[in-house]
Amino acid sequence: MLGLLLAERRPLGAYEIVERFDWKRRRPAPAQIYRALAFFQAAGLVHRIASRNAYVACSGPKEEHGTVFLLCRDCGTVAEPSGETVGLAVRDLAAASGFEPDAHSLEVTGRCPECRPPPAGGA
Amino acid sequence: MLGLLLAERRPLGAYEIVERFDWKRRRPAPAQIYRALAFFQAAGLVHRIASRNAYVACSGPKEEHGTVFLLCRDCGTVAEPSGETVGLAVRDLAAASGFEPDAHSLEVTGRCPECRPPPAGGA
DNA sequence: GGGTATGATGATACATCATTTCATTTCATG
DNA sequence: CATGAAATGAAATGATGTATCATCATACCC
Repeated sequence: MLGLLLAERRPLGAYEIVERFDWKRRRPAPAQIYRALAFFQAAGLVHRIASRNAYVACSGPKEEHGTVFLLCRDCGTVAEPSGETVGLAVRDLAAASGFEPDAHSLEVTGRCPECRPPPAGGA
Repeated sequence: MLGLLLAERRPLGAYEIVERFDWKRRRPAPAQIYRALAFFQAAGLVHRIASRNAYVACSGPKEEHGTVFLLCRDCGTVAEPSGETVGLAVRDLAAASGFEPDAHSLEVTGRCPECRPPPAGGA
């Protein structure tokens, strides 16, 4: 099932995953999918995009407690950039508030490089 | 209805809001609530906490395109700290990826100052 | 002033997303 | 081979969000 997510560069809803299993026979129920998703999430292989109720395969099974997603509003793809800046910023403002951070998720919407350049005549 | 959200220091689900309207008569339907929420969100007075499917009253009607939430896993309260660090970090990594950011939402889970200190004998 | 178009408001039904619950299978163990 | 724990499969239900349509108010035209 992971392959299904890996094959997509955009987040899939749980019920979308169900439909892709339509091998003429053996169509799994939603609960199966959610169980599998929970497993993969625990393993750090899949992340949930809360703002879309959808799921993506993770770049790598990093032990990180923070995720960053770049969601293209145009083509729907999602990118997962690396970098520590966000993690540092989180620690920063948490410390300022006396908050003890546990995990974080940053979702950025906008346009990906593929969709960004207007047809022509940029300036 | 905004008062209902302002009275809470934690996010409320749409159906929770419905229930609080139970003035013995005149209980609004979910759609009403969602309409009102959409209106307040457009006005920047209410934000949606995607990871909880819940809503909070915003600190102020700032024209910002980014939000940061500190969600206490213990008492459920939500804080909305100020600061530009996150916004800068977003611009940073977006630039590095060629991504054109539009808006962002950062949700940090952890423990708030109220819940953080263990009963006694900290060290 | 009355009739009508336009948009707000209210309610119902429905679509979507997620979980609970229980039956069935599988496989290790006595 | 019988038994029981754990995984798997399926259905029903709950939770969340939206679309559709009816009703009502207001503004505008006649």
